[in-house]
Amino acid sequence: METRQRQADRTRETKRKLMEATVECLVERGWSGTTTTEVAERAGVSRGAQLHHFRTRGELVAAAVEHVGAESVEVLKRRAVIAAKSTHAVVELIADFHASDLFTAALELWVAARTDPELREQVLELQARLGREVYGLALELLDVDDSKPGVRDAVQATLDLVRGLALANQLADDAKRRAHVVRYWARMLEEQL
Amino acid sequence: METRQRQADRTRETKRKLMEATVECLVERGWSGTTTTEVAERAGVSRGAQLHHFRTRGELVAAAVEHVGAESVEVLKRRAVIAAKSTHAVVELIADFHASDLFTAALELWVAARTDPELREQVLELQARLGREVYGLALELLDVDDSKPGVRDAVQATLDLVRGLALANQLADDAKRRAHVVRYWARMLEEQL
DNA sequence: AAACAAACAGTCAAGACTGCTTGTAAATAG
DNA sequence: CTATTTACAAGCAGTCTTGACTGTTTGTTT
Repeated sequence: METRQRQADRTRETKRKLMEATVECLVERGWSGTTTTEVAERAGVSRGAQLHHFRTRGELVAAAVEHVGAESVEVLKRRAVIAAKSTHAVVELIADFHASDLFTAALELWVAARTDPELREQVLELQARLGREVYGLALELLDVDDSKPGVRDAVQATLDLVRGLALANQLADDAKRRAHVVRYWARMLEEQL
Repeated sequence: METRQRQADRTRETKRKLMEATVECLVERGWSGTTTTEVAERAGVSRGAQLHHFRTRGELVAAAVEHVGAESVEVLKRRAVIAAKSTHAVVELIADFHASDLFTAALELWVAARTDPELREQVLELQARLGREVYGLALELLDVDDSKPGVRDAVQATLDLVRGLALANQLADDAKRRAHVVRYWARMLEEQL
């Protein structure tokens, strides 16, 4: 049982390295720059080993998508624990989260998935799951109730807003403007909820 | 003098066909699917002719960026003329505009530009110009004044929001939810301005 | 009309990327 | 302890893409 574990661990570790290298590559080089060769090199894994674990590029990326998703949720939850409880702090937390590398990787996937049928399914499913999770977390953090009319729209609009802000932050550093809009939005939201 | 014009027209027409094919290809196949060969075929232009007008892929895409930009502004202005004047109608107009193919093409460029230094410059400049234009148009349509405090933030938040909504609309049809959020925000905005 | 320039067509070589195949060492089963 | 399976390494073949090169047609100037 001990020995069997060793091989399983080795597999898991190799896969993890490959998936993380994929995400890293996505952030640094973008979708088309994320080649199997490049990923293998970054992961410190031979092409053969890579192909052994992920037979196609699609399979590798799909796995990386899952990886991103799981990691995203975990990171957000971890940050939420230590967040201050003012509306502004919560909105800021969510906005900053969407301005991270994780969002950048997700955006690359998102855009690539639009024209790649294989990916599309994967990403749609992931998005639905992740979206629900973030929505629920936002409700919790803002300490509001879904059932009250208007709350749903307000929270959804907030999430759409931060995504828009994150988009604007991709090419140039937009932190200052973002902070401004976040402050404005938090005020609006506070008197709404 | 007439004949000279004819050749100039031919050049302009060929270039236009190539640029429009590029945008079309961007929407249908995405960034990495937009190859020079594919574009030439779609435009009904030979590889030689294409290469004559745009020496590199980068040059072609840069030109297409300009094309998208100019067309975007024009389309938005044209639509604005016939728009109803309620806050809701204006927000809807801007939101719908961002849900169009033009935005999709721009998004592909936007994301690709993040990891492509050559493109990055082009797109940054375009974005600045286009952003200002849309901002000004929004002010005009909403019939509000920039100088009044709060207005600037409100309009910027609106634009960020519609970009976020547009993003969500890329993979799946999100029109229904979008309409809902738009209505909500229009109400909020109205009492703000 | 002759010389020159521009627009365009078609082909080709170099490089890159993906996935397949062959070879080796380690791990697990019997 | 042997047989078999699994993890991994390395190289290779096919395809795709880009940009260069050569030749032809069309337009312009003098």
